[in-house]
Parts: sequence; C-alpha cells; structure tokens
Amino acid sequence: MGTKLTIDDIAEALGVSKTTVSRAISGKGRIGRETRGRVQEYIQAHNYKPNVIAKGLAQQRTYNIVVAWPGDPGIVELPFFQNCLIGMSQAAEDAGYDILVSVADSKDISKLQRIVENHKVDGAVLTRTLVRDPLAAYLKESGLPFVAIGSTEDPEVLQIDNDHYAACRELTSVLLAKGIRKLALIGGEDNLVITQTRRSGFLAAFEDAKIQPDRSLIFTGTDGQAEVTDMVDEILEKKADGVICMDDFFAGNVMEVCKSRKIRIPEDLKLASFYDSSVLDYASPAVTSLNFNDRRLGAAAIRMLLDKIEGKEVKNIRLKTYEVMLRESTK
Amino acid sequence: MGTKLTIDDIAEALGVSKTTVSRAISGKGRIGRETRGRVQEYIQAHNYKPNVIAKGLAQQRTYNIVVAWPGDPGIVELPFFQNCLIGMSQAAEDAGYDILVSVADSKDISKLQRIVENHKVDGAVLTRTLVRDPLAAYLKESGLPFVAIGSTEDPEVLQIDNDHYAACRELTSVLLAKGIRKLALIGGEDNLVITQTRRSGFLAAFEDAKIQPDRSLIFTGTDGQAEVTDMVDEILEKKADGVICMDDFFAGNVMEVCKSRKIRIPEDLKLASFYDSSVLDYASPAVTSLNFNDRRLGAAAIRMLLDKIEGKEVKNIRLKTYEVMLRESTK
DNA sequence: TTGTATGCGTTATCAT
DNA sequence: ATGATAACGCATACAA
Repeated sequence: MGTKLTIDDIAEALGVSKTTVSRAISGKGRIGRETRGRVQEYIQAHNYKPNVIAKGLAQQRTYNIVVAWPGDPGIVELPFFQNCLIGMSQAAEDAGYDILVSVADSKDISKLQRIVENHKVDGAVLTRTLVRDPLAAYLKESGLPFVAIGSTEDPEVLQIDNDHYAACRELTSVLLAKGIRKLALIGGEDNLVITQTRRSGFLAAFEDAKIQPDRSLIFTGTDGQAEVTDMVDEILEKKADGVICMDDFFAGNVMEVCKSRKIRIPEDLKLASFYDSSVLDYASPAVTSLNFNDRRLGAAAIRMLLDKIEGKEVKNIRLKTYEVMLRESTK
Repeated sequence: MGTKLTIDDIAEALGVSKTTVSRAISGKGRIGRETRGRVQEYIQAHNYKPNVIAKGLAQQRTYNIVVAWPGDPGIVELPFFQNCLIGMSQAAEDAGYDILVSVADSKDISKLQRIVENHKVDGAVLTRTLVRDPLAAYLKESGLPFVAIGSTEDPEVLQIDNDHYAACRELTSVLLAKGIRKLALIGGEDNLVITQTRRSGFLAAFEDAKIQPDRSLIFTGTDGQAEVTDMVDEILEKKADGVICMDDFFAGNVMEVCKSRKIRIPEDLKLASFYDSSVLDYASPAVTSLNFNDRRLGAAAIRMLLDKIEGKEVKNIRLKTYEVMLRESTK
C-alpha cells in the first residue's frame, strides 16, 4: 500500500549502492547493462516512484509551474482561462511537471510573491498582462523564468499570444468589404495590452481599405453596462451601421441595449465580437466573432517556459490559428 | 535579490545554532524570550523565507493540495469550477498551502495517480463526483486525505456540497405554488450523483404539495441537443405547462427548440433551471434559476480537507446558502 | 562500472 | 534554554 519504497530499499534489496540505483533510474553516468536491467525490473515490479520533493531538494528544483490567474469577477467567467488551463495541464504533464495556480487581482503581487519566495516553483506563466504589469516586473526582478500570455511592451519579457492584431484586422476587413463602413469599436480596459493591439488591428483594416475611420466612434477604457448604454446611444445618433466589440460581454450588453431601444440586429445595426465564447451561445441573433484555439495557446506557453527553464534559447511566439466566424448578426 | 538566505546563515550571523533559529521560527520547543526576539528581528530585516521544499522533506509534507478538475468539453465552461477555484485558492493561501490542479476526464485515474505517487501533495479535492467514482476509489485506497465536492454514496468518503436536494425541492415548490402543475424535468447524466439528488428534490416538492407527478415527464440520462429536441416535442404533446432543467445548457437548448417551434416562454411554457450561470446571461427571457455561492463552497472544501490532514475530526457538510432567482421565464 | 561521502535546508532527537 | 547530530530521499563529485 503506502508505497514508502525508497532508493535505499532498492539498493539493499539488490545488494548494490544507492548511487547505482540512482544512475539506473536517471540514465546519467556510466552503468552496466545488466545491473541497470535488474534495477529497472525491480522498480517496475515493486512500482517504485521517486520522491519528487527529495529529488527537488537535491537539485534545487520543484517540477512545478505557477500559473497566475486573474481573480477579477467577470473576467473570471470567460472560458478562455479554463480552456487555456487544459492545454497547459497537458503540456506540463507530458514533461513531468505540475501546475500550481495563483489566483489574484492582476495588481496584487503578494500571492505570487509568496509562492516564488517559498521556492515552490521553477517558473511562472502570466495569463493576462497589463500595460505596465506589476507581476511581470516582480518576476523579472526575481530572476525566475516566466512567460507572459498576451503581449507586453517590454522586449525582455518572453511572450506568447494569438495574433490578435492580424485577427482583428481581418475581421474588420471582412466587415468593411461587406459595405459596413461607419464601424464603431467598443473596447476594454485601456491598461490592457490587448485593448491597444485590437484597436491597432481595427485601424489597420481601415488603412488597408483606404477608408477614413471615424475616431469618435472608438470607445475604449470602458467597463460596465451603464457606459455601454450611453455609447450605443451615441453610436446610433452618429448613424453608425456597425459595431465591433472587444469581447462577448460587451456584445451582450450592446444587444440588450438595442433590444430596449427597438434597434434590430442585423437590419438596423451589424454586430461583431473580437472573441468567441459560450457567453453568447444562446444569444439571438448569433454573433459574428473571432475564434481562437485557447488550449493550444496554453500548451505552447508551457512548452516555451520549460525550454526557458532548461536553458534553451527561446523566442516570442505569435500563433496564427484563428478564424472568422460569420454569423447572423452581420448578414 | 536571490534570497538564498538559509537557516544556517542566520545561525552563524547571530552566533547561535540552527536548532535555536528553527525554534524561534516555529515557536516549537522552549526558547529564551530574548533570543527569540533577535532571530525574529533578523529574519524580518533580511526578508528570510524558509524553503518549503526542505521543510517538506523533513516533515514529510508538501503544503500542496491537488484539485481534480473535469476536463470534459462543455462542462468545462461552466463558471462553477472557476468560482470554486477562487474560494479554494483563498482558503489555501490563508493556511500556507498552494493549489495544484489536475485536469482530466473523471474516469481517468492516471493523472491524479502520478501526482499522488510522486508525493507532490498532502491531500486532494474532487470537484465532481460520479456515482461510482474511480478517483474516489483510488484515493481511498491510497490513504491520502481527500474530500469530494458533491455527494457520494460511500459514507466513508468525506463530502461537502450545496444542499441541492433542499434547493431543488424549494424551486420546484415555488413553481407548483404558482399553479404550474404539469412540470417536466430534463436532466443530466445518470451516473452523476447530483442528477439523482436533484430528481429527489423535485419529487419531494410534489409530495409536499400532495400532487402526483407525471413520471413520464422526467427525462434524465440525456446529453445533447438532438435528444432535447425530441423531449421538448414530447413535453408539448403531453401538454406540460412548465419545464425545469438541471443546468443552464439544457435550458438554453430548450429555449432554442421552443423558438423554432414558435412556442412562447413564459406564455405557452414556463422554464426554470437548477443552476444559475452566466451562460444564460443574455438569454431572453431571463431564466428563473437557483443561485449558489460557489466560492464559499470551494473555501469550505479546502478548510475541511486541511482539518482532515491535521488529524482533526471532520464531518460532512451541506451548505444551505442558496436562493431562488425568480425571473421572467416563469412569470 | 560501481561505491563512498557529502550536500540540499529543514525538523526532530537527544544531550547538556 | 540551547546545541550537536541525525534524519528526510535523492543527486553527485570523487574514489576505487
């Protein structure tokens, strides 16, 4: 039962030294073919599992990765993080690592700090990055290897992300090509890098199409239903023919407001979202949006981090795996 | 910087033995008031943090808890798990523990097994329990302390859960009191304990009201949109005046079917869900449902587990914190 | 190829 | 009240 089998027990049972057993397991150092076989056989038969804690103590490693999770209500429910976690978990598992989560407000360093200072992890993944990220700054100073999901301005920070710039540019282009020219943009917090990236992609599409965007129709820095109501009213007043939202929550808000204002989608106003989630699964009409592969993103982030930990040279990654999902709301 | 400060360094700097330093920190064993003060002061000034790994090796502990997460697509997106995690994380943090996640299919033991056998955790939390749960069976055999969120039949397994029985009974009672008497029930997988619990609560309400339920209107063991379509047709054919769904996904499905069948909610058919999530946030009409406090549940589960780990006597918990959210769909 | 001795950072067991 | 020393389970430099 309680597999308390240690490397010493095996050594004694086989009449060899613990060093030999250790070598047979790790494969490091020269060791006799036959001896090695005996050890392998024994650990197989007795289901020996090395104590990772002890192993870690000896080589100053934990075989744990911490994932910093945003605890903000609202954001929390986006399936992105959950899907991302599945990918991360799988990738970590494949390498013999485990995932430790730290959920906290993005501006609160303390939780992550405790974990790092207690030597509980070999690296970290940030799942959401602010423009000037406190967590990133702390990790950088601490010297712990880490990667950020979502772009940061700091070139020294390892980054991985979906190519939101290209994706948003494409979605916008598609809408412009459909003849929707007075397009409004409703976005998230200004201090999120992704907000700026999306806006850039949005504007780039206008440039591609040689159309002058109406910058007074770009609303960022918002955060809440009340403001959205005002925005929609302003948008309607300015006779816009379409709205792109930075995420599904905003899209949902817009739909509610339109409903109360008797504005029909897509007849009176087209609607699209930069992120596809289940939040709008049952919304009517179905909303045109961008679809990313979050699991893949999570897995890639972990592999990248592990490479970094092993001292390999790693470069930033920008995943191209996205697709524009055209639905009823822009017909 | 690289806080490589060890207990030895402190001992040397203060001219005492490491034993003394260890005592001053842990508070265990007798130690002079003055000596203790000096040590405390020193570790404060130099920001000393004990190496939890080494500490763990010495006392056969990891200060880690593993949370088994269901990896099934679909379930994944329910905000329950994410909210639950926030509560768990907080409770663990308060006790100096960290949360390690293992995401896998509920029937796949291997992931969890690796973590347990490698001695990486002191305990486990199961976030979803099957009727005959393989994970629970494995953990039980392994001897590792664990608690299950969601009831199990096995009385030897520590359990904590919202009182779904009472909650579903109440929701059903409310609807019956509103005069909705031909109530249908559409439910989840038969091998989930919660499915059975909810059905029991549903039936209990009928008994309370001394009304005979039409058992042919109870549909469990379903899993998918196609079947739901058939069910709704059958329900309509039998002239039911209301439907209760076991979760928001089913409720969403029902709404879609009704829409295509030109059935109006709530005029032609009332609708309610046993679980309130953001999945239906933008659904119209708003759906009447039960609202639980998931964070609180997560936190309580962790505290319960830690008590168990520390050898305290712990008993099963059934949280009463729920409320019936009456909305438009049952007006 | 194999074994010995030592270290990793902490707690626990004895003495003193 | 304090200190020397031995665990904890594994890795590794150095010897043999």
